[in-house]
Amino acid sequence: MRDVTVGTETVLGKATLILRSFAIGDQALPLAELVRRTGLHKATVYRLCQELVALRLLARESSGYRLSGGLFELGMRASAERGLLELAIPFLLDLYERTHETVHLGVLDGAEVVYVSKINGHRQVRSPSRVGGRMPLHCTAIGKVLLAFGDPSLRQSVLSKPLERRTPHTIVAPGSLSKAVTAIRRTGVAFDREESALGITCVAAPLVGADGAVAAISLTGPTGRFRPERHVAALQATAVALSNVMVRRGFPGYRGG
Amino acid sequence: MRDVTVGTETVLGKATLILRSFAIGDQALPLAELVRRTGLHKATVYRLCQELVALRLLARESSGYRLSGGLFELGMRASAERGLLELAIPFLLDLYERTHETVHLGVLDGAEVVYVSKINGHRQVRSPSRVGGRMPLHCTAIGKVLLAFGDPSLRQSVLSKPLERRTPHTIVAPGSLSKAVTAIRRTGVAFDREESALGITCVAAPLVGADGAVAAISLTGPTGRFRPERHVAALQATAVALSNVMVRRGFPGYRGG
DNA sequence: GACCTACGTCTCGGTGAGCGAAACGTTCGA
DNA sequence: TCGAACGTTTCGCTCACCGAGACGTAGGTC
Repeated sequence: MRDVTVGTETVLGKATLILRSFAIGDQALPLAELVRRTGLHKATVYRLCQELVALRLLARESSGYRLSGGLFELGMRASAERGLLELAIPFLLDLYERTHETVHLGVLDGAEVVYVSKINGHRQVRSPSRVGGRMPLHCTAIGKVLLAFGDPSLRQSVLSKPLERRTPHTIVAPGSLSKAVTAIRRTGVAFDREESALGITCVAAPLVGADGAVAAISLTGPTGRFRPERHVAALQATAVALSNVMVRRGFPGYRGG
Repeated sequence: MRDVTVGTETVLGKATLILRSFAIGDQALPLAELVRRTGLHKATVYRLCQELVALRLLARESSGYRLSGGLFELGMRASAERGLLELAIPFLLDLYERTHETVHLGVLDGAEVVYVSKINGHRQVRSPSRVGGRMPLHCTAIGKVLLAFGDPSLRQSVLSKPLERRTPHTIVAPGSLSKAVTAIRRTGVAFDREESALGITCVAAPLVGADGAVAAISLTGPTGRFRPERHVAALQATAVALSNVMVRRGFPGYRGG
């Protein structure tokens, strides 16, 4: 399902390839499926899976293998994400209580958004975002904020490649996007009006740590009911308060990778 | 800092050993520290770290290595934890809004609690729990619930070993714990009155999935102000509602490992 | 300045862990 | 009854991995 270009010739490379071949919604995958996705030899995948199970990185199920709790534990020790998350949670809760809309916290990694937290109530908004998941920069509110307040070289590299059209509303003209980004830099707020998924509207504001823009928070709702303009004040207030704490604590700043 | 007994003779074993040698609060660890913690040869750790960086499982910092965002992404795909988490979040939020106290969601893994979620406001409760972290069963509210509603063999094995004393209030007499567990089974609620950490009080209730008790939720607060008895009703109501949803969705059930 | 220690990096020859072709038993559905 | 797909196991070859050791540097002590 994914092709990794680095080091498939080493054991470690093969093992990570297997682990990463699990998509975000997957439950248990049978051996043959892993063979298909990774392109590795059947015996190799079999042997490695055995070992990964012994190491508690995979778990055996009747229908195949799944990523195990050991990986969850390990992942939650990644310091950059965890530090930001622990700092942010009380603020995200504030925002949720004031609005009762879905709250996201996202960071930049490479040229994509990675969602670090998602807080939502019972009202189901069928948004494609998931914690630990990725989305493009140009069609999400958080992404556009990161684009606007991030490194200029990033802006250039994103604008130089063709932009993927996700919905009829996705901004794919580099000129329009560039203009939008400039406006976002001025206003400090970005919108996503069904640009990443139909029926979904978002607003986002930047979080500025001790060393520049590092992350963003957003509110998400269904296009009909959800009025993003109404929540701009609360969103920005939260973003500013959280940014202050980040700076005060000398937050090291989120660095992708 | 930790000794893993499996497969240190394979590359994969060594790599996981390195990754797991990061404790939960660690930022960046220098090479020498990793050598010390793992007991591996300097050149080996060096080589493996190089490769782990290339695979985006570690990140290079001026002061050493840290667990990278790639691990966070991977960890969030662990299906059992993620499935439970996504289902539970709206309910945990309800509970937080009603009480404004710290909410935990924990599951059983081996003979310990693993925290899957922690929701807290600005009021800092200096509790030792962290998402992805572990605590013993016998001295935490969630742990005692899991003990009470979990497999009888687990109960026996925990009671047969000497119980670690964490505070003067920790129940270390097997007889007393056994009695407490019986009471918990009857009442459906467990308390932790400064048994795991001084100044910390908790209440917990079980989550029962399609195939038996699989998890527990709890409320935590500072001993002085926090009155656990006042929140029992809200806690249990939330637990029941969430359990119902778990059963209705045929929640596969959390299985450790 | 001279000495020492600790650290990160790199080299190199020996060897055993890992490789993949192939065979095997089983369970499906055709 | 046949065939296809799957999980499992064997086996001999070979190359990726190992660890002793050397090297340059930084920092601390006398």
